[in-house]
Amino acid sequence: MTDALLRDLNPAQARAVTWTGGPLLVLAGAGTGKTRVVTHRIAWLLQDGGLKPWSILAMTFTNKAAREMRERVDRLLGGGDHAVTLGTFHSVAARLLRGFADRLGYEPGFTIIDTDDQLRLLKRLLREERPHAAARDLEADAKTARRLAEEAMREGLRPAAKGTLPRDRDLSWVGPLLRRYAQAKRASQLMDFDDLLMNLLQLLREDELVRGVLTARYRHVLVDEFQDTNRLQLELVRAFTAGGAGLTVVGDDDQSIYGWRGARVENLLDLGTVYPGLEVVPLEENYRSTQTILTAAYHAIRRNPHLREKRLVTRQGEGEAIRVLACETEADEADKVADAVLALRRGGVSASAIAVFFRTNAQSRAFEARFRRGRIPHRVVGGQRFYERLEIRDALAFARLVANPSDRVAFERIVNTPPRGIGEQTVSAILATLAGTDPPPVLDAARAWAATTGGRAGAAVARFTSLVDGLAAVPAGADLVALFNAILQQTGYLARLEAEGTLESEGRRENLSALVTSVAEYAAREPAPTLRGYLESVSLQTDTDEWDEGEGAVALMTVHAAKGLEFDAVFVTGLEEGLFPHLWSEGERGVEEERRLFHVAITRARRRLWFTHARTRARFGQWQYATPSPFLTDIPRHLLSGAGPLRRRSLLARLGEEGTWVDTSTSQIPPEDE
DNA sequence: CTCCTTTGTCTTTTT
DNA sequence: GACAAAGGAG
Repeated sequence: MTDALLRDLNPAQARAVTWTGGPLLVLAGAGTGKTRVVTHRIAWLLQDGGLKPWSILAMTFTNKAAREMRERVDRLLGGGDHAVTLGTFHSVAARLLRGFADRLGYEPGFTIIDTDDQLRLLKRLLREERPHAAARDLEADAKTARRLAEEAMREGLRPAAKGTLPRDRDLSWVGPLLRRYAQAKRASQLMDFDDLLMNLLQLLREDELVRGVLTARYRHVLVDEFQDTNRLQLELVRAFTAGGAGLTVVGDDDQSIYGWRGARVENLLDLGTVYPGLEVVPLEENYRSTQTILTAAYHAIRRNPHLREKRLVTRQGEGEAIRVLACETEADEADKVADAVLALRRGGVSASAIAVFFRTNAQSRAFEARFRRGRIPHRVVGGQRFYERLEIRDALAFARLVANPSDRVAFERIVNTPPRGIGEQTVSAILATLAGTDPPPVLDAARAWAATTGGRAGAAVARFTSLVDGLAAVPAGADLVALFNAILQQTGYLARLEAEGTLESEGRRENLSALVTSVAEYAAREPAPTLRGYLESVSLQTDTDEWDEGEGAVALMTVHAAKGLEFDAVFVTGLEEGLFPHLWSEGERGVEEERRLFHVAITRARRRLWFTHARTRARFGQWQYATPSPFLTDIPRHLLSGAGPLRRRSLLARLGEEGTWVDTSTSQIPPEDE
């Protein structure tokens, strides 16, 4: 058995897979087979370690990574579902919290809200206090409160507790607001992303029963991409392993790119202090890229401080030089990339083996337009997410209200969508009845308000509540597709779009039909499909989840979204000062993270790599001169080819002036097209 | 209450 | 060049 598991592993990998002596950290550089190590280790723990599948807990950052891991474990062990708890931090937390919701004063059917819903709720609470304030001010204050709450939570602190907020007299309003926010969430059966982790941590720390059950159950905990964990996630891992469970952690400090979200590389680098006797196994043989690509990747982050320098080696050979494309404008950049893509495809490279990366989502536009014109099959991964579109959120809000009649955020969103004569005054009056402790579900409150108020507004609200009641009667047969069709029909949403008859409304209708398809897919995929389950899968979707390699399309995505993926041919675009590295990433720590981001981009490539930059770029509606990125000068020139006169001028002029960046001068240039 | 026009504001990366 | 809020007319 063991032999079969170890057959395809190099000595370092095998050592990691079979380690028995306590907590283990696998320092896995890009492309060194870290997923293989994690999956083989799970299989090994089950076969040779004597562990039961249900006693293993494995956490990742994306559903895609989790799914891939599950598939590979299944393949290694044969047979279907192995009952290993495997998922993202958030999905694992949600699953466990559903079981223990009552311990927190929640019901198992609570709804997960995203940052947009958070903001809406905060704004409404502020509006109750300051009915006449400008919407802009409320928005700004809501964002401040959300930011402070996030910052506290990711450090593992309750934001409304004393001492967790800055002691600034101008911010004294934040504490009370966040306390009301927490109350409103509980009354509405809502949890935001941070609540999922925070509430689970609270149970593990303070609830004897839950701690007993969970620490007895989970005997080994595995965490992927550990360099991206924040303090709260580290504390969760500690809580899970406090009862003596084993720990395997995989990560790469050079791929830490989520510092802005509270990720702490120190969690990885200082893990030995938290877990004395920690065994560290570095993986340095790369199975993905050519030596040229790896050398470039090494130089991309060479200027960053390192605890331990690692140089990845490969047996793939030197490979081709990296091509640099100097472009005039964004449109020219898209042209040149499209031409290169077409040449690759003529050479037999499949579209799905090609990816175009950019630093900011806004850059995808030019590529999309050009690829569409050139009939190059492509797919934008991430960006404006499907489930974040207006019409999708509206439809989902109806479903949310059916699943959870306490969900006041969903209620507010659709009570007057499409318009049915329920204005701001009426909504405020209904929500005002929710004040106080232990308020009724918002839908009941609306029903009661309509009954006592009567009149035109009362009748409109009564029509709305019976509409939702009618919808709630649909899922009795558990037919989710029927429910969503009913939502689109009975709410008049679809009819309104049909009446509009514009190009835009046509697009929205297509999106809604895609939503129904996604419901059908969910229902077909899940053994026991539920409305609640569908809503949860939607709210915990991650960016790359939609990316499917079999699709036959060139991938367009941000570098952040590209983490964990690999492609034969990669274009890293927009390598200009102020864009990549991004302007906002000031300060040495910020630039270091940008370098790691560049490093991540480079190491996604298996065989061929392009760097592109434009001489002028429209930003903010204005045309600006752009200087090639200082990152380009960090790459040894002998690795690069295809330098045109432009690159020569711009790059050579900069050689030797390392560290001193030339100011980007702004000037008006007549737009060339569009 | 709704719809339309105008005006101001923004753009890093996201579970 | 994009989107939401403000303001005004029906």
